[in-house]
Amino acid sequence: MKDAPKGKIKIVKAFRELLNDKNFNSITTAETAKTAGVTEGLIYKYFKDKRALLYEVLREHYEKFLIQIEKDLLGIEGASKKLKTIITSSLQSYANHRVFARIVMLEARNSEDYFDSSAYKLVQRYNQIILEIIEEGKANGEIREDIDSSYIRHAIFGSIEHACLKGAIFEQTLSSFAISENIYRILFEGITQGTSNNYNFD
Amino acid sequence: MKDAPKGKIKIVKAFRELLNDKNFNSITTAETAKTAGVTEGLIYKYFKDKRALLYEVLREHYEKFLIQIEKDLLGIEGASKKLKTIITSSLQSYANHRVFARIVMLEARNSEDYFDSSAYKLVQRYNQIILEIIEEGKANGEIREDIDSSYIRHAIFGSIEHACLKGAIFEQTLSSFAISENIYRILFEGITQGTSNNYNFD
DNA sequence: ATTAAAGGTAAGTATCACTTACTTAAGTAT
DNA sequence: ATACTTAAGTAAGTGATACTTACCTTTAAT
Repeated sequence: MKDAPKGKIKIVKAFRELLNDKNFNSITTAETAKTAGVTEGLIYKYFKDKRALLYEVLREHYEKFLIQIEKDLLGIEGASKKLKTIITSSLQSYANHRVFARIVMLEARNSEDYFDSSAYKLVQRYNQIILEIIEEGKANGEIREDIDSSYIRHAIFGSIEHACLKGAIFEQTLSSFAISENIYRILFEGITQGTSNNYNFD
Repeated sequence: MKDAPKGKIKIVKAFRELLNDKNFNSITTAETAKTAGVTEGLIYKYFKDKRALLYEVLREHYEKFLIQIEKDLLGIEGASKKLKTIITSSLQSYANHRVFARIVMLEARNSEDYFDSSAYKLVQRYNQIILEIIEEGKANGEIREDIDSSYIRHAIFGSIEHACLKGAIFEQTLSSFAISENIYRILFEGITQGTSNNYNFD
C-alpha cells in the first residue's frame, strides 16, 4: 500500500478539522475543498460522495482506537475484568473525542452504505473481540449462560451510548469514571436489591 | 385548540406516508407538497423548515404512545413489574412502528433543535415517568439505591435501542419478546453467574 | 358591507452535491 | 530519449432542492 496522494490527504485532514466545529450536514464540499487547498472536483476523484469522506475519517479514528483497546486489554485476566476495561476505555474514548462520539451515534449510521464501509468493518472486528470475551466468561463460569451473548453486547454499548448521547450533542464534559462505574454495576450485578435476585415477575 | 387547517393536515399526513418508504433526507419538499396536493410554499406557512415537519409527525406518534403506555401501566403493582412493562411496551412499539424507531434513533436527534421541539417535551415526560418508577422501587426496597436513577434509565433505553438499531435500519422483523426477555434478565439480575455476585473487580 | 387576518398559490432564488471535459505531471516499456 | 499510459489535479458547469417573496382568495368578526 503506497502512500496516498497529497491532495487526498489534505482533503481528509480538512474534513476532519471541519468536523470539530460543525456537523456533517452543514459542512459543504466547497468549504472542504477550500480548507484543503484543492478544487472541489478532486474530492470526487477519491471519494464516491461526501459520506464516503466521513467514513474515511471515521475509519482512521477506529484504527487508532482498536490499537489502543488491544493495548489496554493486554495482561488483563478474566472476562469480567476485560469487559470492565472495554467499558472504561470506550467511555474514555467518547469523552476525549466527542466529535467521534457524535459521528458514531448520529451521523454515520443513518445511511445504509455505512455498513459496507471499511470503518464499519473495524466496528465488526471490535464486536467480535467483545463476543469472544463474553464467550470466554461463559466458559469459565464468570458470566451466566442463559443470556444470548449478542444481547449482552447490545446492553453494554447501548448503555454507554445512551449515557453519552446528550453530552456528545451539546458538547458537555462527560465524566467517564462515574458513568463507567454505574454502568458496570448495573450490567454485572443487576439493578435488583439484595443478593437473592431470583424473584419471578411473570 | 381549534382544528388545524386542511392543508396543514394534508401535509403532515403526506409526510408521514412518505416516511414509510424513504428516509428523511431523501424526501423532498416538492414531493411532499405533491403528495399532499398543495403547493410547496404552504409547507413553510406552517413549518419553520423540513425538520419541524418531522418533529410534528414524531410528536403525534409519541402522543399515542404515551397514552398506550399509561394504559399498559394501569393496575400494575411494584416498580420491577412496571419497568418490565415499560421495556416490553417500548420494544413492541419499535417492532410495530419501525418508521418511528428509525426516526427516534437516527433522524430526529442529530439536530439540536429537536430538543426544543414539542416531540421532545413528550419524551421528557416519558423519562420522568420512568424515573419516578425507579425512585418508587428504591423506596420500597425493590431496586438498589447505590446506582444513580438516570443511569438505570440510560441502561434500559440504551439496551433497547441498541438491540433494535439494525432491525430499524434494514427493516428486519424484530422479535420483541426475545429481546425484552434478554434485556430484562441482564438489567434486573446482572450478567454475572451465580447468586452471590459481589465479586470485586478492582 | 368592510376589513383584517388566515389559508393558499406561483414563480422564483441561492446553495449545494456532484459531473464533465479538460490539462498537467509521473511512470514505464521500448 | 521517445512514445505512451495512467494518475493527479483543475475549471466550469448542471440539476436538484430547501426555502422565500409577492401575490391572490376565502373566512369570519365587527
